[in-house]
Amino acid sequence: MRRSEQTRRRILDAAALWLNKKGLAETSLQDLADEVGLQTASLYYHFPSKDALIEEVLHKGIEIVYEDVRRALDALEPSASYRERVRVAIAAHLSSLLEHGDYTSANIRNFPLVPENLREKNLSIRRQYGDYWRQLLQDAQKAGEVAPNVDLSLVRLFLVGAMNWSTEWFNPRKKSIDAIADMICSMIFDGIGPKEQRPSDGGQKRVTRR
Amino acid sequence: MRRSEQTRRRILDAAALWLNKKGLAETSLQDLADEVGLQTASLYYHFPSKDALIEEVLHKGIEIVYEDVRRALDALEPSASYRERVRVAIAAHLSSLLEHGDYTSANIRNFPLVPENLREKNLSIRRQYGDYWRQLLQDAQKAGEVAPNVDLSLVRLFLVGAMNWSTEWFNPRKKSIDAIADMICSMIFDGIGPKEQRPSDGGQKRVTRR
DNA sequence: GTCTATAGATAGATAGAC
DNA sequence: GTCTATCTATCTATAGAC
Repeated sequence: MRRSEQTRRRILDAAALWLNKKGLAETSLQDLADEVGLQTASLYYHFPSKDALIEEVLHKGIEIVYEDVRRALDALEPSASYRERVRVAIAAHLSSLLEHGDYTSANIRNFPLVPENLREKNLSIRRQYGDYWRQLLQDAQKAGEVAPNVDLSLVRLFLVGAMNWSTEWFNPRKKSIDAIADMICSMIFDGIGPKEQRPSDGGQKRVTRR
Repeated sequence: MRRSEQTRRRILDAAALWLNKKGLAETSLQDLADEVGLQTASLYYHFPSKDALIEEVLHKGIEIVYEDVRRALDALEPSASYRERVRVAIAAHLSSLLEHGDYTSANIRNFPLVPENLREKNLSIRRQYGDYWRQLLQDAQKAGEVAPNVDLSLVRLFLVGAMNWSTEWFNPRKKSIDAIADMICSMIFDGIGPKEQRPSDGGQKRVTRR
């Protein structure tokens, strides 16, 4: 990687950091230049405008979470149940959002109120990622692992929304991401209502069979 | 209400509108003055600073949703099941967020990235509202309507987070808030997994008994 | 209560030297 | 590639007339 490329990357990293911490509103080019150790004018050698810089950060944000989730599912054995697939997808999405750098959370946290011109360029990859989840849930339903009367569209919006909101409350000292993913998966598939359980099933631990 | 009070209120309304639509970042006092039909300097007769104005909008945002939810639950018969209470609370929260003016959604959408000084003043009432949900779920569990091994803290964060994210996808032409609340409630209590159903229970429609 | 006028700070962006 | 210097626009806020 050439030096120029490295500097460019450091600027993007600084932008992701600041977007995630302070938000687009309170992130000036001055802040980014200070973070990288440059003058603001020097940023314009690497990017034509602030918008172009931010656009790239936002794009990488979804790209990264999409790739993380896809990679995690691709690594599963073909025999894996859909419930297990959903659990792994939840864990990968949460991990990408909460543990793997600032790009993903920078996107999720800023997108809702980002100006129109920046939002547009991001919509395409967002739709692709949404379709990926839609397909996963559809396959699960076809396989009989999701009840046939369930509205998958609402489940997807509800589930992804709840995960995206986790940036607001996640505390790594309280619960691990894997533990959270397990519990969310149980909640989504089994519900929180009282069970008329078979005595053989303790209910406490996640069940990976089937 | 005096004329001064009315103008003050119109400024707050304009601020809630703009915060919800454009976000704090892109809301200038010029925008608010234009919306109300004043000069920017005139706003300072009603508020000491922009921060003070925004703070008041943010406070009302949580105050309103809190009151809406509490009022809805208070209106239920004492014999109402906790499942029914949760369903009503979900519907009230969503309705307050998506239908009843801009204050609530202005808060939810801006709070995550709002500057520190504005965030602080909002935390107290937010905690109160969080405690209200915590109590509701605890009571439901004590009454046996939520399985004893369920982590209520995660359920609350997950559920409230998912609802708060609904501002990003809600479309009143596609589904009513009551319908969404019903489905969310079923999803949370019963899960989306396949049921070994008793033949007497169709499963499609919400069940209010118990 | 609302206005005009303006201060003072900071934003994104450009020009040109090195 | 990065710098210094600077332009123009816009922001919050204040002063003082009406």
